[in-house]
Amino acid sequence: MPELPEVEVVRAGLEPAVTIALITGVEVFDQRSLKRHAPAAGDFETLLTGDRMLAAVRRGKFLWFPLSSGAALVTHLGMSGQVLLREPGTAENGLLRIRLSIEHPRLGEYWVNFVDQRIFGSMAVDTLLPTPDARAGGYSGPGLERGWPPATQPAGALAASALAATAGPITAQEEAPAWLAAVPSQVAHIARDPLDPAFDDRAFFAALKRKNTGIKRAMLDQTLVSGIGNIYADEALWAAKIHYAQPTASLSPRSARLLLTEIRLVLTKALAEGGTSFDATYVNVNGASGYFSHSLNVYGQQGKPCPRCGTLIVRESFMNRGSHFCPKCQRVRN
DNA sequence: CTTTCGCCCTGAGTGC
DNA sequence: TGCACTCAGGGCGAAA
Repeated sequence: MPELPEVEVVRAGLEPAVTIALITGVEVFDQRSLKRHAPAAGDFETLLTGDRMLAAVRRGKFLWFPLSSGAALVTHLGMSGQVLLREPGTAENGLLRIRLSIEHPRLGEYWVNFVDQRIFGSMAVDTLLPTPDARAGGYSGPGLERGWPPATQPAGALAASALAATAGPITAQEEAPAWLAAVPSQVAHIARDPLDPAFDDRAFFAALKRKNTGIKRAMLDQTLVSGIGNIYADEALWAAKIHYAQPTASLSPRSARLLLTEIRLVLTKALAEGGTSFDATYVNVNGASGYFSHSLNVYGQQGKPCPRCGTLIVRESFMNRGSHFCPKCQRVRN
């Protein structure tokens, strides 16, 4: 279920601990979690062991960790994935699929545990390709040309102390690292997300005009715009008063602009709340914990009154998932 | 080419 | 109490 805000909470939590951390060991407990790792790239464990992670980067729901070898460790949480930072020796449950042992020059030794109940997520070592527009491939934390400032900073003693241990913002005099304007090959087809400063609003609107499909399908199409999942799609559509099946080509410029604004708003709000629910006690970088379920207006609210007009929220089956909407506020227009 | 469908996967929840 | 069944949905390959 993690969407952009939840994945960003994970990224931000991992960033201090993995930046400049040496991978001293790799254990794969379930090969199915390597389904996105191309065997031709080489043995997963061998490729990683002895390598150093340089940063934590995110585009949409994809996470990757550029390596000193020039490759990148790509991580997708799927539906139920978590990346947990643990003290070595900590017991984990049976859903542990992959473990990296890492050694940070300041913070010491840690385990990076990839836990995934349903195995929709994965890890893979992949090559980095330059971005066509030479802009940053994704968001990798605050700093010049590294992306946009996050809504909140992760709290927690480890995170706070680690910030001082990581490299500072890139200054204009410094040369950008090679991994900055690059993206893993398996993420190259994924569009930039709506919070990416390099996201092209006009190109997005133009694509909506060209498409022959419903607006929610388009919102969930990660090659068009990334980071949006079922929950925030429903929330943004409700906020913009648009029906999920409204044909994209029929959206007025005004509606399309409003929708993009509401998408950004709902993601930003979730990001802020996810940041505040950051669990600092054991630096649990937990994709599920960041959800702001108390703030949901329509998702999972079927049978309850619409917060805007009081009409009962309806849930319809759509694309093998649920679509939640207000039948009065959100009607298909022509 | 574009668009849609069906599969992957398993713990939690439900009904009998 | 136990068991069969349904549900959740991100991404991708196949089908239409």
